[in-house]
Amino acid sequence: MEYSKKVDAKWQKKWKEKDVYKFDMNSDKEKFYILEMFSYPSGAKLHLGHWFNYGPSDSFARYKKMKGYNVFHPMGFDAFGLPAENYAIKTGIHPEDSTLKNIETMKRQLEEMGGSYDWNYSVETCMPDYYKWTQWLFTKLYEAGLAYKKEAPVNWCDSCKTVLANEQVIGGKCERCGSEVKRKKLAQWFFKITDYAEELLQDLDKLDWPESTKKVQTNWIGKSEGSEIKFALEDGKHEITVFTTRADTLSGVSYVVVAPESSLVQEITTDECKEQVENYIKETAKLNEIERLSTDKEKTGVFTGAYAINPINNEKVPVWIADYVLEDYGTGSVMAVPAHDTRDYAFATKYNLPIKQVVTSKNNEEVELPYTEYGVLINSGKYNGLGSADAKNKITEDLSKVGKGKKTVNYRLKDWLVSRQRYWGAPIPIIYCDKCGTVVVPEKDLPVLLPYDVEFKPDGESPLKKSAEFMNCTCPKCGGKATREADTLDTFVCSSWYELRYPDSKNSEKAFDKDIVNKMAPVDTYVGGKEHAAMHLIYARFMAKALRDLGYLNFDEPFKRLIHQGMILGPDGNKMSKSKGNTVSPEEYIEKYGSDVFRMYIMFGFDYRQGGPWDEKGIESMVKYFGKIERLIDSVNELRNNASKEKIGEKEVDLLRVKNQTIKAMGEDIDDFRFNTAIARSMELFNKISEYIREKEINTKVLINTVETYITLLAPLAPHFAEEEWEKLGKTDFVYNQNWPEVNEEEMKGGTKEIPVQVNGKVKFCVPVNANASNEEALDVIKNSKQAQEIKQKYEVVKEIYVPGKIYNLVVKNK
RNA sequence: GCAGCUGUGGCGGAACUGGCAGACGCACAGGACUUAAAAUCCUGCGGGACUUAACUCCCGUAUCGGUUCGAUUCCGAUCAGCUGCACCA
Repeated sequence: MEYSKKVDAKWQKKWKEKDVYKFDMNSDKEKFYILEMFSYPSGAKLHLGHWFNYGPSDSFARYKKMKGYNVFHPMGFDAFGLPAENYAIKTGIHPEDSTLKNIETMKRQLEEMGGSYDWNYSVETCMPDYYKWTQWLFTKLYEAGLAYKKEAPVNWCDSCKTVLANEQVIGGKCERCGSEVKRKKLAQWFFKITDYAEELLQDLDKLDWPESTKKVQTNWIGKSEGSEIKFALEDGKHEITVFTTRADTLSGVSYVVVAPESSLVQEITTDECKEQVENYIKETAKLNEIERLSTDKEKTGVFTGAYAINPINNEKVPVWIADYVLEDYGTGSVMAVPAHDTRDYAFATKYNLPIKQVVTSKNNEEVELPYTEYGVLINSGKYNGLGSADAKNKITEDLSKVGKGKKTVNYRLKDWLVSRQRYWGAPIPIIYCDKCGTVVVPEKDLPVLLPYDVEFKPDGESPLKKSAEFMNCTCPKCGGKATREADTLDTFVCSSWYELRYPDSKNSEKAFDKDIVNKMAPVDTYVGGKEHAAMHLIYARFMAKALRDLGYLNFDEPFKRLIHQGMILGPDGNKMSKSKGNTVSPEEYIEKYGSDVFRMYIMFGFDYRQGGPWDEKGIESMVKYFGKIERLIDSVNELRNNASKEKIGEKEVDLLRVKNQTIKAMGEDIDDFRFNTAIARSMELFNKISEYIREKEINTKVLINTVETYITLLAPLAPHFAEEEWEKLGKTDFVYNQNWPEVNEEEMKGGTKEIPVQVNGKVKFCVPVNANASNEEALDVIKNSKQAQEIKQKYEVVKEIYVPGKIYNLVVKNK
C-alpha cells in the first residue's frame, strides 16, 4: 500500500489552500444541516468513540454535498463542566488552560481525520462570546416566567461538593465520581420544562427518531391521567388532596398517606403522635431518594393521629406519613387502597390496616388480593356493578359537583434544576439587591464574566462566593450595593441551544439572527450517542419550544432526524476503560495506516448503530483493499493507451449494470448510515472491474468511465485516498467537488436475471429471464422452461404464485 | 420488578415492506508465481448423507409452537445477554 498519512497531509493542505469547506450561506442549493453531538474536551485527545461518531458522519456529510445539497456541517466544543474542574482540583492546572489546550489538540486531530468542517462556524461554550448568550437565554426565560428559584431537596455529592440533577444520579451514586449521593435542601434555580410536558410528548410523533428513544422520552415525561380528590380532615380545618389513577377504588380506601416533608404534617399531627412523627421525619431525611424508592426496602410509616373523611362514603380513615410517598410527585399525598395496589397491600399487611375489596373480576370469579386489574365494582354503594373505567368517570364527576374532586393529568417530568455550586460554568446572570430584590442582569451588562482568579477547591460553597470582586456589584435598578448570584449554570444549558448558534456563531449583537436561524435550522440529521436520549435531547427540545414562544424561532423541533451510533467496545467485549486496561487509541493506527484506512475500517467492520468489540486484525483487511485499488488504477493507466474495442458486448453490459446498481445501492446505504454494506457494494464493483480487466478484449472507454465512477463513489468514504487515485487517473480537479454519479436506469436493467422457482415453498431451480422483460413475458419464460414443464407433468398443480421479479412458486400434490 | 433492544458459520457482519439464508470481508485450506519465503493472483470454504464424479437429498438463523404457498423477517411461549427506569399513586 502506497497510501499513508503523508497522502492525508498532502490533500488536507490542498483543500485548505482552495478553502473547499467554506460554507456559503447564500447558495441556491437546498440546505442540509448535519450535526454531530459536539465533544467535551475533558480528555486531551480524540478517542475511538469520537472517531466512530465523527468519521462516518463526515462521510455522510460529504455524500450529501456530492448529492447537490448546500451542506452545513459545523463542529464545536462543549467546554464547561465538572471533569475539567476536577482535573484542576487534582493538578492545580486552571480549567480554562487545560480546556483551551485540549480544544486545540482535538481541533488538529479532527482536521487530521479529514473532517469537512468550516471552522468559521464553531462554538466553544466556555468563551464569553458564547456564554454571554447562554446567560441572555436565562434572562429571557426568567422574564417569561420560565426560570424560577425555589428551595428544594436536591442530590448532594459530598465528593464533588455539588448538587446533581436527579437524572445525573446513577444507582444512588454520583454519575461523575461514583460516590454516594445524599439529600440536602438548597435554594435552586429551575427551568419550567413541565410547562411543555404535553407538547414535548405530542411532538415526538413529528420526529424521525429511533422508536426506542421516543419511548425513553415518553417514559421520562410519564403522563398519567387521573383524578384529584379532596379528603376533609376530621378537625374540620384541614384538607388533603390526593392524586389517583384509580378513582374507581375510592370506596376501598383504608388510610391516606402524606409525604413526610409536607408542611401539612406539622399542622395535623396530634400531640400524642408528635414524637414518633418527628423521629420518623428525621429518619427519612437521612435517606436519599434512591434508597427511599428502592424496591428492596421494606415500606415504613407512622400514624399522625389525624383522621380524614372519605368524600364518597364519609368513612373515617387514618392519616399516615410514609417515605414511599414523594413530596414532588402528584399532590404529595395518596389514598391507599390495599385491596387493589401491591404497595398499599404490603403496607397495610405490615401495619394491620383494614383491606377492603371494592373491585372484582368481570365474570365474578374469585380473585386474589391485591387485585390491580380493572373489573366490576362491589361494596361501593350506588356504584356497584359499574366497570372500573365508567366508575372512574362517574365518581370523579359526582365529586366535582360538590367541589371535592376533578379530572387531572399528571406528569412524571420534573422541572429542570439548572444551578450548580461550581466554578467552571456560565455564571447565572442574577443580582440580589436589598432594596429591589432579585434583579436580572440587563442585556447591556452581559456577559457576567467568569473571573479567572478564583479558589475553586470545593468546600461546600459556590467557588464564586469566595471572590469579593465578583460578588460585589451595583444594582442595575437602583444603583445601590448588591451581590451576584454565585451559582453557575448546568452545562446542559450550554448544550441545549448550541445548534442554533452555529449558523450565526460570530454574531456579537444577538444570540443569533432570526432570519439566519430560521433559514438554517432545524438540524436535518443529528448524530450522537444513546446516552443522551433523555437529558440533552429533551432539554434541547424544550429550549427550542421556549424560544419559539418568545418569538425567535418559527419551528417546533430542533432535530428532525436522529441517528445513534453504537459503541466500540474493548477487544475483550467490555466497555473501554482505563481501569480495565482495554482501551484502544486511534492515534497509533493513524500514524501507521493513515486516516482513511482507519475510517474505512470502522465503517466496514461494524454495524454503525450497533458497534461492537474492537478487532485488531480487521484493519489489515482494509490495508489489503487499498493496495488492491492502487494496483487496479495502475493497471487501468497502463491499459489506457491500448487498442480499444468499440463494441458494447455482453461483458460490458454486465459491467455497466453492476456499476449502476452500485451507484444506487451505495447512495441508499450511506443515506441510511449503513456504511458497512456501502463499502461491501464498492468491493463488489471492484471485483467486477478486476474481472473485466482480465478480458482479452477491452473497451477502454467503458473501463475508464467505470473506474472513474468507482473512485467517485469512494470519495465520501475515503476522502484523501480517493483524491490521490483521482489524480493518478489524470484528473486535475478535486474528486471532493464531483457530483454523485447519476444512475442510468437502462444500463442498470441490462443482462439477465435469475428467477428462483419453488415447489411447495422450496427452491428447486432458477430460470434466467431477460431483465428488461415485462411481468407477462417473464412469467411466460418461466412457465415454459423445461424444468417447470417437468414438474407440471409429474404433479398436479394446485396453485401457482408469481411475485414479479422475485419468485415463482408452484403448490403441487401427487397425481 | 417493569420496559426496551439483541440472539444468524470459526469471526465481523449481509438478507430494505415475508420471497434463492450466509452478500462483502477476516480466518482457514489447496493451487499458481518464486531457489525459497513474504507479497500478489486463482480456487474452495454452514453441518451432514450418498456417490468414481457431476449431481442429488436431508438438517440449519437461541429453544418450542403457530400463521402462510413460502418465516432470519409476523404472532405466542421459553431461555440467554445487554441497556434503561425505579414504589409514579
